[in-house]
Amino acid sequence: MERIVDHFSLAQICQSGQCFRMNARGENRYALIAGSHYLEVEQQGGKSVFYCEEAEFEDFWTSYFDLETDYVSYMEKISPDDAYLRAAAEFGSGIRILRQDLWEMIVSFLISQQNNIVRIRRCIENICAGYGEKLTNARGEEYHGFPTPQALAELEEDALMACNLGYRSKYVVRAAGSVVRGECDLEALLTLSYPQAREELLKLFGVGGKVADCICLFGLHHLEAFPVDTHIRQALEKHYRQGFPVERYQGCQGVLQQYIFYYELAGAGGAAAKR
DNA sequence: CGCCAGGGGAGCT
DNA sequence: AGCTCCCCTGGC
Repeated sequence: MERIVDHFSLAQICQSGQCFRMNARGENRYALIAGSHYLEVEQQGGKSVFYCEEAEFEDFWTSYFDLETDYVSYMEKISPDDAYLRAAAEFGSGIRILRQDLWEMIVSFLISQQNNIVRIRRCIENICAGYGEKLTNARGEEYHGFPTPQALAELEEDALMACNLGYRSKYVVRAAGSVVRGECDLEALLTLSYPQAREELLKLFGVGGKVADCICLFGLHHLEAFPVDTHIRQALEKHYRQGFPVERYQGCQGVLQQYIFYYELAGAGGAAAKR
């Protein structure tokens, strides 16, 4: 079963740093794991071809990739005078804010601090391979689900150093313990507003403002979260000396953050252009 | 070998 | 709010 999707680029989504369980499978083809789901997508020009069953597409991937949201309407909110933001949005027009699993996002962004995307991806693959459930895709190949809080909570705090997490190992193990003991209630977090959820997440050891915002944006789909990291900070200093017009973009700042982040990393004026 | 950066955070004042 | 110190790897 194949499904064609427009205005969508898995490569851009991957490089925008919101999703780490993805890798290339040949030219323009990518494999992605979400929860216990496995998907292959092929980029064909402006179109993406999804290889999955109809039911799985309707019941899972449509929501996961936020396919029913019209991202053009976000782009149209951008000020005509803001050439930088328009260029960034145009450059990253295949990006969507995924609806990823909350626990996966907590762990992923604990690992992300003082880390780069390539190594974050490797770290996550390591813990999945070591502690995630073994699964089999349609090709008969083995892959791994994401480790449960229970599986990680029983480890020694430095056990994940073997997975290349470094000092972040204890953050992940302690967070898993908080979830298992019920101090961090994942189900309850899903029902909270952005400010409430952010406040709760900040209670986790190793979670600061930036990581909490990433979790809110990618794990709870709070589009008003606007994570500010070193790249975003530099972009804001360069292009928004009077401050980013948050009031104009109320409710969709997170989408714009992704356009800016991807543009800075992969686009003109970004790291790729500086090399 | 040292230095530094990679999507920070905790613990101070 | 700002400052200092801390943590681990990989690249140069």
